[in-house]
Amino acid sequence: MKEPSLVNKPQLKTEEKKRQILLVALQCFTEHGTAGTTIEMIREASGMSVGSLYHHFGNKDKIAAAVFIQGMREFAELLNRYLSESSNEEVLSASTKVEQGVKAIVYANVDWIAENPDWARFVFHHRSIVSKAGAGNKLAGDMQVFYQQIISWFKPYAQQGTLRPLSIELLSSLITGPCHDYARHWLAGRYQSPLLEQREEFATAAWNAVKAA
Amino acid sequence: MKEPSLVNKPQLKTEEKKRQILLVALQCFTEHGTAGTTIEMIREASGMSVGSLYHHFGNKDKIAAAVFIQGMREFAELLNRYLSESSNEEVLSASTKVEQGVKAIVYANVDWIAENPDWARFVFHHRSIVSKAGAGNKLAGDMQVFYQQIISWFKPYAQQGTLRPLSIELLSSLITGPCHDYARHWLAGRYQSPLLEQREEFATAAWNAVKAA
DNA sequence: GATTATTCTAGAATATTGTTCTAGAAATAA
DNA sequence: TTATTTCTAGAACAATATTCTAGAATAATC
Repeated sequence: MKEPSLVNKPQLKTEEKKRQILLVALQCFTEHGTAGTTIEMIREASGMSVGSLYHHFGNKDKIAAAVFIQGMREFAELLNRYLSESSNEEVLSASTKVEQGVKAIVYANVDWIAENPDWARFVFHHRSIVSKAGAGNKLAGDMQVFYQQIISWFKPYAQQGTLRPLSIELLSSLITGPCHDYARHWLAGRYQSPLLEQREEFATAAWNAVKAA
Repeated sequence: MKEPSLVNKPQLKTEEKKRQILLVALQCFTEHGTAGTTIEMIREASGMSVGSLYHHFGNKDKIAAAVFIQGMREFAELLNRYLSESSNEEVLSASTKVEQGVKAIVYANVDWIAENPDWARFVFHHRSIVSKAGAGNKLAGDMQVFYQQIISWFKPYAQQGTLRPLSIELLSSLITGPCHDYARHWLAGRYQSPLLEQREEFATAAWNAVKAA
């Protein structure tokens, strides 16, 4: 086997094709459930051959893991955007800044879920498939970076007493917990009204839950 | 086929055996994941035959669905106990009563999850398997009753202004969201410290989130 | 208590689905 | 061009889920 060329130029066509396959796979998973979709379904819907699918992904679990990772990446991108926008305005007080940061997290979640229900549903239900598929390390790395960004965003504020002195884990659950819980029901079709209706409610609830008294 | 006798006397031995099978199945699911456990594993671990398993449950999905339902039943029992205990003391003001009710819900959740992590993990991740398995109707009925109980517990207080005027869905997510979110991470082994450490934190957070200002 | 109907158990037979393998086509690098 | 690697294809194979048939155990009926 030859060393990969230093100028890392992956076959773009191929990468694009893989992205397409992941989209198709997501559709299948959404429609038939993860256990319910067969390789044959993905093969047919994507127009690929079994050999190609296994060449690119390894096995069924790894297809699912790749779908998960792709979904997380897209969400992480949006979240980062929202977070950096929220801290753009220089004139604000520290307290107002954290408030906007906390709310940005909620907004990013609500907006992304409302815009990408299929991705969201999948991501909610398959966090564990990644470790099962063995792709854990790669993701762990990515997510580590991702979480680290958020943590470092908050750290200064937490230290200066604008936030209640709670562990980052607890803060995280207080901020996103209600909105995720509601979203799970909404995604399962149990609620009728649009998710976005509750955007502000979740944002203010999050802020009230974590702001210093 | 003969009509089932009016004196509904199911074979108790059989029911007990089925319960045992569900326990064994839960262990398998916990250890190897739902997709990863085979009928053969359940057969071997339970000492039954394939034929018996299919006779009692129908197929693999329905085994999983039965495990889910069993888990929910046990939790519902605990929740009811906590809720009725919380409203026992006659001397309290309406406001204190709701507060205790809200907190009872959180306590029931935290305690049950901490005591039954395997059941909890399974229940969290398999709400959808029930509808896929077609056992939806039976459960839907049970759960409907279950939710109705909680709703009727709260209704009077919601009306008299002790709680913020929010939809029952929103109230529910504000109360249990943070604790469920945290528990998911905890159950996945991502957090070290005992879940029970956060019991009060989640209870007061829940109450603060829903109490009238 | 004998007979009849029903439910339960067992495991072989079958069907479905996941995964591997081999050979060749397409793309890329030398 | 030639060599090397990556990709595609689908048949072969393996693992697993499900069905089926026959008989054992249990319960109902007389």
